[in-house]
Amino acid sequence: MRQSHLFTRTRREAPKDETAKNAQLLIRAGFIQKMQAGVYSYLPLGERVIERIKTIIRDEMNAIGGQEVSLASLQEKEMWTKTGRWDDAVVDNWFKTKLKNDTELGLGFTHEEPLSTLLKDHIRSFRDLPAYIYQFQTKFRNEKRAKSGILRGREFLMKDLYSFSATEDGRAQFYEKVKEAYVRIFRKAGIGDRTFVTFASGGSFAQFSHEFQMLTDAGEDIIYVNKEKGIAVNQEVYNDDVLAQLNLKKDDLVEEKAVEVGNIFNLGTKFSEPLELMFQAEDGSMQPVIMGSYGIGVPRLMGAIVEACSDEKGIVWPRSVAPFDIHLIHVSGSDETASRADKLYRDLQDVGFEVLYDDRALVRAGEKFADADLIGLPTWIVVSDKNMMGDKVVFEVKDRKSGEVTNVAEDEILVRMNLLRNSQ
RNA sequence: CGGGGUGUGGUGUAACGGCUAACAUGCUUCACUUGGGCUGAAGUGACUCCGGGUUCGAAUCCCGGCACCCCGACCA
Repeated sequence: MRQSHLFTRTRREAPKDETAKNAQLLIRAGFIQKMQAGVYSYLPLGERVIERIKTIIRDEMNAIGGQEVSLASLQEKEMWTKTGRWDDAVVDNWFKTKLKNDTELGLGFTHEEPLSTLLKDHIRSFRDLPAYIYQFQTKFRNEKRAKSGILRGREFLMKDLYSFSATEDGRAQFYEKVKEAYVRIFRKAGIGDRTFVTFASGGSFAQFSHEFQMLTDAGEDIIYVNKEKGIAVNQEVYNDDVLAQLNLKKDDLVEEKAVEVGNIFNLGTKFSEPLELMFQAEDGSMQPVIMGSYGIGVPRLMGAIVEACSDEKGIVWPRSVAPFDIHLIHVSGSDETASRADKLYRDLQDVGFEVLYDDRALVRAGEKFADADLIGLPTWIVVSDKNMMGDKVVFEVKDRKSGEVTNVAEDEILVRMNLLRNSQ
């Protein structure tokens, strides 16, 4: 994309009503825009990051047998009454509204009820199970206090996966597969080294659930981490009994602040029973489906990545989620240089790179570099008169993270970029 | 939801109850410059969140509302 066509602008300063680092940087760089407290719109750069995160997640979900769907946001009261979750005393963060004829509706904050209800039309026998169904869908939660930029919003995109199994054993096996998939997702998203599988309270069907907690001061959870074993315990279940059970010693644990970027949960028959999602077993008996739920807040993950990956100049995107692969920066000068940059822009795209091309004619080099630092693409290629000496044409390749610069001859640039891509 | 704080051009800030609400940045135009947010000049842009009140006089004080931020509680 030509940067001259990008409608968003960068800012020197963040609006004063944003104190969270993730929102400050994302707003300054033009990725997102705040509409209200806890409500953000995604601009072209931000939407690209969201899409890249979705791709990482989608690949992993499909690899473990997930089937993607998209359920409605508007929710009928009836099925939620069956599970007891319509009541404001039970679930206090509903956004509720009404039809013109006064029929009550809610905006979905999760989708166990509608998906279970939907599946009643499709699940008859143990032969129809298991089913692993997921979606990327906007959730609405009337949080009493939205905070921390996009880490905790009132409207946000969530990947929610639900598993439907015939046996507890089958459910448990899938649970482990999701756990492994989540580890891969967070590793691919660039925060694997600081994200820990964390034991948390499990609800009515399990002693524990598992959270994926990324260490950051911006988080709102306290966890106790054993870095050697790569696991942690949430403060909510941190006690001597649990530590003994998990074979963990207090002395090996470090208290840390963290943000929950993913969560997996055993639901048992908590929803299938009241909603009567039943199947006929091999022995002819009717049994409730055994369920699990597995969530990742996509914007929260994006915000967490920014919290973890930035410096004083701006964002430093992991290659896997950056909105573009390469920031091609043309420092204005001769016409010849301009046409070299244009050609490189086309060539890079021809071999499959996503390129943000800073072709702005009236912007000085310093401002372009400052913007590029802020936007945070992992690799820059700088094209300028400085490096056009006769027939010896070189481009500067700069690594945003290390600041390291290497000069690459024109005829080697595509090879070099491919090497970079494949080393990922 | 309890507690605390803040609302001033697009953005960030300033202004004792008293001059035409100031400065920076942004944006427009001209000149100059062209590798780290140049330089100079001229412009543009604000019912000081909304509604009441006190006062000769309110951005400033008081009351009510709304919005936003922070701490706590909550997080199915």
